[in-house]
Amino acid sequence: MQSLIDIQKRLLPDLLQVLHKRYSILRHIGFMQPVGRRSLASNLGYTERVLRSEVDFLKEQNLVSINNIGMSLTSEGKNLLEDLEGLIRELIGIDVMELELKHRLKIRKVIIVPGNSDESLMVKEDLGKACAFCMKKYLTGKNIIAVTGGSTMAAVANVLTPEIGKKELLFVPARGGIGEDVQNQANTISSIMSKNTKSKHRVFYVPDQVSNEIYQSLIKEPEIHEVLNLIKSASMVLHGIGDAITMAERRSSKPEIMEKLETNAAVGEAFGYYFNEKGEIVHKVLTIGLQLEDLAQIPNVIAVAGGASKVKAIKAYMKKAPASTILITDEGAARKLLKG
Amino acid sequence: MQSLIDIQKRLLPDLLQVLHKRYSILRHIGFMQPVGRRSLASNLGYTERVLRSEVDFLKEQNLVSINNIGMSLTSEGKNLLEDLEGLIRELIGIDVMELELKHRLKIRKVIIVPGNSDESLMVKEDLGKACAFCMKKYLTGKNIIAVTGGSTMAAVANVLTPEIGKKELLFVPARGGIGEDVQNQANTISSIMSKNTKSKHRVFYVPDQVSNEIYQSLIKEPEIHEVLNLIKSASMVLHGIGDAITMAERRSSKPEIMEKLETNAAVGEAFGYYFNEKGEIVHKVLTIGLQLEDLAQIPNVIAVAGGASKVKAIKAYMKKAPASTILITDEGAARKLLKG
DNA sequence: ATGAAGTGGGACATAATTTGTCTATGGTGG
DNA sequence: CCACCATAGACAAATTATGTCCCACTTCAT
Repeated sequence: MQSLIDIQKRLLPDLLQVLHKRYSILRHIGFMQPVGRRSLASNLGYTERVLRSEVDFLKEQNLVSINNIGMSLTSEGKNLLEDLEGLIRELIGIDVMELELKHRLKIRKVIIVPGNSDESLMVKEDLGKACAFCMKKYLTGKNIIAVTGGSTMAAVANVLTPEIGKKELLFVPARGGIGEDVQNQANTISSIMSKNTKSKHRVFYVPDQVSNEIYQSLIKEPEIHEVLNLIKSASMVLHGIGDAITMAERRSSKPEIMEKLETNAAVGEAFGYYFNEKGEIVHKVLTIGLQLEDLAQIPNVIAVAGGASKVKAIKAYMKKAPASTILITDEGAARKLLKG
Repeated sequence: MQSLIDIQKRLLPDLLQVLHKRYSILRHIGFMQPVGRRSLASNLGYTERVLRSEVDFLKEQNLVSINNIGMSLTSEGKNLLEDLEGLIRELIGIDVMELELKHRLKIRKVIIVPGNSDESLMVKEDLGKACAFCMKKYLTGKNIIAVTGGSTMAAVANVLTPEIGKKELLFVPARGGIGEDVQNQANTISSIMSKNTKSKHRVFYVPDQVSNEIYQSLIKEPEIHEVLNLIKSASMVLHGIGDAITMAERRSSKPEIMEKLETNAAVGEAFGYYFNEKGEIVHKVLTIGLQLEDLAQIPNVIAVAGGASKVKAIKAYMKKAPASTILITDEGAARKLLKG
């Protein structure tokens, strides 16, 4: 298979580019259909005319149909697209990258999705789908799933289906309210997840930063105590990884904290922990819930983070990540990770 | 693997055309090297400039080398060319055509060689090679091989190698001298074949058309009698198929015969038998040797004929051909055969 | 030796294609 | 009904491909 491509590449060096171009057009049409030429063009970053030539070609091939409401895939196009998915993965060499990254990061598994989620929303959705697929694979019997917040986790939540919920699931937020806007909060996300999988969830709302005193009294609240126990006994953790500064800003952290992060050169964030490039913890949001050291006890830890912009963060966090971690990322991030 | 090619056919038909073009250029260079741009261009039917662009590209890719004596394949180019053969076969869908033709013509096997021997001498040589390969496959132990004349059979003779002659072979002309110029006569060809395979052959020269009287006396000649017996006990027959009119002219047949062929709409010729489109025998050159009805007794009958121009002839003859026939033809003929 | 015939490479006007951009026209949904 | 988004058409500008010569050189047969 690879040899076949290699042979062709000698005689048609731009083969892969063209294939990829047409594939991505098909994919976008499939995703956005019915869609107009202009919006598709701007979405793909092609000029209108170029896209038009390609679309004309695809129409010629009976892969897309065009009517006055926009372009859609024909059923042929749909089938072809499905066949293409696997092919493109192989062509890009994703399998190879996955293995290589797994070894370099010294974690359990790496799953890479084609594309770059910085550039396309679709890819973020694909990250979510990959995560859902992965969850399904590792969930057995009863499960408690602890989740964190963030836009990536929100994307995961959106693509979960009742099929995954066939097993008995209970979603809980991994940690007390870690800032952020409501829709990306862990509480919200775990509730969406439970809704989409038709399973249960628990809310866990505690003030962002607590003094030791309050902490002690909170912990004695039976409700909170119970949820805390659930969290610590989770069989799966889903979490995102963020860029340190971006996260701090999103949480509207105080100036002194921002300064601390800057002087300590924090680059990555996960669970409210901030890391520098060496993977050292330079700051930690004080809150109740899952602590970094608890992770080692949890059988399945799935980290989802994509986009070339998150590379530094991913790299930093991965130095401390437990070996049981499964990283789900995208091609854009993976390539950059492998370069460094 | 098949899926890859199918997908490419759908998504990159234009590129595959280019692939094919470049392949044929490589192939021709390999065949004619060292060769100049002009002669290659006229050979391939491209204009000089077009060929030049392609050659520049191939040079860029380090597949051909250019010096003042002409263009040649580099060793890389040579390797690639070999790898390409199989790919191109699949791309053109030759395997499919072979099966389809086999069923339609109701014969034992069809082997198709890429290209059109009307247009390129190379393809005729390839026909020969395919025939040689096929012979090797079906020859076992001692063999008597009866061969006919014609330029196609001459091409076969030229590419036979001693390797095939490892088995014990004896070449004999299938029929008495059936006209034609000396170098394409059955006698000449069987002698070349024996030379190239380092094996034996028998000559068999008898006047073209004999009266019954002479026939009877000839048959009593021990020499001729012996050869006749050899022919009838042959384990393999190699023969060409020709266009009726062309063959008649080449044999400088008498006007009354030409007329007979025309009024009876003869289109094909094999072994000195002329057929109309329905496969009916409309004329027969009277000569000693293998008769059409003897063919059924011979285990391996290999018919070699290529070129779109021979399609009618092939189609006509195949209506009468024994079921044990193996047809070796080229893409040009095969496509046209499948159309009708 | 010499000339014919072959070679690659340079040059250039012209044809063909690709590309960017704008307009016309017509459904669709609020 | 109107604003909006859709496709298709059109067309000039830019780019690329193509056809055609010519030149200098080598080779090879005469």
